[in-house]
Amino acid sequence: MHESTRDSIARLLAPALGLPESEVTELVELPRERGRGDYALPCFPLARRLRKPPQAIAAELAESLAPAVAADPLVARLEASGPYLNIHLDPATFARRVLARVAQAGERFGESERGAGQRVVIDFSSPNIAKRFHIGHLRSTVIGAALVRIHRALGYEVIGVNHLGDWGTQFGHLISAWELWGEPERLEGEDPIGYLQQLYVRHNKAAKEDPSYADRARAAFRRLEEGDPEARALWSRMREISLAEFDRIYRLLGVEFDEIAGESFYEDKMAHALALCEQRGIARESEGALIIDFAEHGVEGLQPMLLRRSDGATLYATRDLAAGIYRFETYDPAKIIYVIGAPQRLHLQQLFAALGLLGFPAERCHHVAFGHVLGMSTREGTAILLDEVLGRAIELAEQRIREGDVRVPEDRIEETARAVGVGAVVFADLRHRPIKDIAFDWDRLVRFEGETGPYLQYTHARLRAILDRVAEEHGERPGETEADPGRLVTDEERAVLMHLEQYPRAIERAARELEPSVVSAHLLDLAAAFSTFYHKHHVKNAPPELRRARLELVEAVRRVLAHGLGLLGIEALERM
RNA sequence: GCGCCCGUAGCUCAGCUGGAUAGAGCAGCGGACUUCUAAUCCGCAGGUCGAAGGUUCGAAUCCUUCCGGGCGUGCCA
Repeated sequence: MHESTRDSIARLLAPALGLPESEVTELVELPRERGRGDYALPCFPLARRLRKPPQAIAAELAESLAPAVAADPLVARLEASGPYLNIHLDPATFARRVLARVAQAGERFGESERGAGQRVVIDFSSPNIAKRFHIGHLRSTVIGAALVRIHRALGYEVIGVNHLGDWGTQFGHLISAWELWGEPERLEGEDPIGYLQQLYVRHNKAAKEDPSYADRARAAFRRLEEGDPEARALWSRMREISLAEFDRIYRLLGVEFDEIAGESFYEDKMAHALALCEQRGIARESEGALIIDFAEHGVEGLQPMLLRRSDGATLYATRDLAAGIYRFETYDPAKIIYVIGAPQRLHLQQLFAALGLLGFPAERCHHVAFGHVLGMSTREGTAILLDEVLGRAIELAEQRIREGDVRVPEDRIEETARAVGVGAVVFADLRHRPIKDIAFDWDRLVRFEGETGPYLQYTHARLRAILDRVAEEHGERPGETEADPGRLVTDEERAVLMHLEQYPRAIERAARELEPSVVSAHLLDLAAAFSTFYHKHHVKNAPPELRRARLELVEAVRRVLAHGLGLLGIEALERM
């Protein structure tokens, strides 16, 4: 097993510093600027501990370690540059080690077992029944799905949960609306969800003008909660219709769940939750409703959480609390991750605080908050449907494929266009940190140039093309020749190798920070480094020894790109 | 009012637990396809990192205040 470059460097430096290797590993960094070395050790943090100026530490290290360096195959030379110790690697040894590690890991380079034995529950997507899937839902869906895959890659046992919005007063509105205006035949028509949504909007609007509609809605929801057969049947029907529609979109996005446990799933678990609150004495009556007043229990700065309305009906918060308790009791997870919009931050803080008061390890709960998509509202009917966006992207992708040299066989154009269109939309979301609000922008979502999903897919297709051409002309395939990666010593090759080596760290950081964008950014850097290499150097026409070495490099990049795209939920294409 | 989030190039964003001269993409300008896919690459231009203080050997990064924008704030989800 080859250790990482960082560990090798730490092993070399640690004795001279009198520090444990693990600590030194954390101090070693990548210099911002090339030409200053491959790695660097800033000596500032050591200055106080060693009671010497950082410049002196750097200089002394460079000198005292000279004999060790001379014997070290990987580190070629140390150079003190002011307060920094710059570490220059032997390019050939470095290249051999990196490619050996990738080859050894096979298709799974970047994965590890560091999460083995730990469970993670990820609550994501969670659309509302009877409402169409709009681009606002895309965020939770793709971020959550990526976090599921990233954690699995690190060995965690992940339970991806779709916490469907299939319960609550909104169904009171729907049931009441159906009873007043429902036209059964329209549920068989083209767009049944759209129709249900219209009914909801109409009833909601009516309720704003005339309180009697609001009363009807509340009463209808009460009936639903009490198990009224007609209300139940109607609810069940709406739920099925919606799920069928959502499934279509999930298939297109390649998203799967381990558990579809919507809010209704916790219907019979709310009593347990409320009983637990009572038992612990954290809930009390207030103005006829049941609340948790956090201030009374030593939690400052949080508004009270409402658990039961004065009319006895339960609330979203009640179901979320029941869900949280259920998850802790059922799974004993190391993390529970909620991928939910930033506007719900307060609600989740209340939820986490309540779980903490109940004695659960609330610090394991994390809210991955994303900004909302500006200028959209289901109620106002200004929402842009995910279907429209994906449809448009796929259409444009097909146009683009058919332009110029068509490299995709006719019978694969459709699925390629789908992969490119979806890749563009998915990556547009995953390439940024999610917290910022985003203004909806057609242009940006369906772009194929620059830092986009299709750019990564295109790079992958080019890598594949190189492998194919070399196989055709020379009969050589990666892993099947006597190749010496030690020949990969140009700046461009070294840059690619550096990015390859960093890939496992990117996955770890993405999991630690709950940021799929770390993986996205890394893939963009790798693809850019490779593209630069690609334009400057040749693989197929290089001298045989070099060609075989480069073939291994190409395959390594291809694997990492394919693997990373897989984590993000984007298909790696053979041709485009 | 109070709380939370955001503010980096014309636009969209990176910048890891503070570390060397703040980086990409898009848009603009100029180049590179008889050679492995030009959905690419190379170059130029573009920034008082919202403002002011503070901590530090060192601040886009940490603290305080202010400004601007967004969201939330007891019977919606």
